[in-house]
Amino acid sequence: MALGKNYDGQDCSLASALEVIGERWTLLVVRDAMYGVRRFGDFQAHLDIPKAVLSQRLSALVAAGVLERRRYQDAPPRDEYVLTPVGRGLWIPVLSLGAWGERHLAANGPRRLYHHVSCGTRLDDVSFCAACGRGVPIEEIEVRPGPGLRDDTRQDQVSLALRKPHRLLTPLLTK
Amino acid sequence: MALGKNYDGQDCSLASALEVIGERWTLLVVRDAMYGVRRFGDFQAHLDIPKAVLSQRLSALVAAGVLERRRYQDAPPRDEYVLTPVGRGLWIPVLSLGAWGERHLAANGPRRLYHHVSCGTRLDDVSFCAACGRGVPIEEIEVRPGPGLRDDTRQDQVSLALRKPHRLLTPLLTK
DNA sequence: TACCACGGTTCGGTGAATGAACTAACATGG
DNA sequence: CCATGTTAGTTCATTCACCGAACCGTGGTA
Repeated sequence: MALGKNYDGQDCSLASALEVIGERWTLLVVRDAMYGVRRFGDFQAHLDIPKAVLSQRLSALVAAGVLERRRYQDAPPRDEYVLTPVGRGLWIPVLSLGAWGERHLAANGPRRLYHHVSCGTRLDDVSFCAACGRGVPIEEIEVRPGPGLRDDTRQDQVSLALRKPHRLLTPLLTK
Repeated sequence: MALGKNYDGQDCSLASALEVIGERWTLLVVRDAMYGVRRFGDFQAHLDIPKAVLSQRLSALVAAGVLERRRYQDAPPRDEYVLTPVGRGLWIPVLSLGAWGERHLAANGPRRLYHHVSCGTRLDDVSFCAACGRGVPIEEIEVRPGPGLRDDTRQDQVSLALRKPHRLLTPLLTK
């Protein structure tokens, strides 16, 4: 919890949002889900997060309605975590925050570029497609590696898969 | 620090951004600065944050180049904290995250509305003015109380001042 | 039957957040 | 000249969250 329980007084929607996604690791979990990560082990490998913390975060996000836990095989029983429409609504905050980090904190230019799949145009910081003249929802976007992306770190399967052009939300194949 | 020091491996601009603004309270401090809060005591009264934490957060934001510490009187020596251009660049993330919280977590409709000062038009979730056909920077925006704003909580001077229409970034008068 | 993969939970140690008390510099009122 | 108040912190003991390592349970696979 980002602000303790006794929080009613703040009367601020940003604070309410931070109650849900303001904890350490939480927004990175959401971003990974946007990239197509769905399985416990993949989140863990990519984020290098303690399992206990990941477990708590996934449960909290499910409870908040950001993720949905879904059985995808029965023997052995395995669940995957996928973004709900509420969770997909975090696309603009995630994108714009990443763009801010890129602009002010990155050295070698953007690490990832986002393109509108239907026309190929690169999107701006708020997911606007200049060619189509409209904001593009997360379902219509492809990530591509940018000039700032390094390939000498993070050799796990998830990171490798994410270095190829990839449509957002489509499940990652790590096998 | 949101992710520990040994963080180089993440190779992700969102994670870099969270290193700066991902800690508990930090983004709320930035938002208050956008509303025109500048003085230590005003941040503290409005956020109800332990002084030690506020002190640490302000120093960290100054070190990160998000805030600037500026002497505004000499006897007694008093400093104020104001957003730098880098800090003002966080406007869209702050706005869109608040809008997400409003839409998915608020009960009585929006608590605050943002209007373009030059034409009076209400802005959307990414600070776009439909009348002018362009994104509006934080310098040209006025906050107004919305239907979801409650006036029965938070009776401190800062909260009271923020319940009136107010141009963003202009210093708050709590006296 | 032994071993392995996956998805967790449990546990002890460490560091950060918390609230209360204290400090320091200066102003103001009597 | 002294007492009190204001502002902006710091210090400190307690509580809480994060961390990494070890362990557990279910169900394949050799």
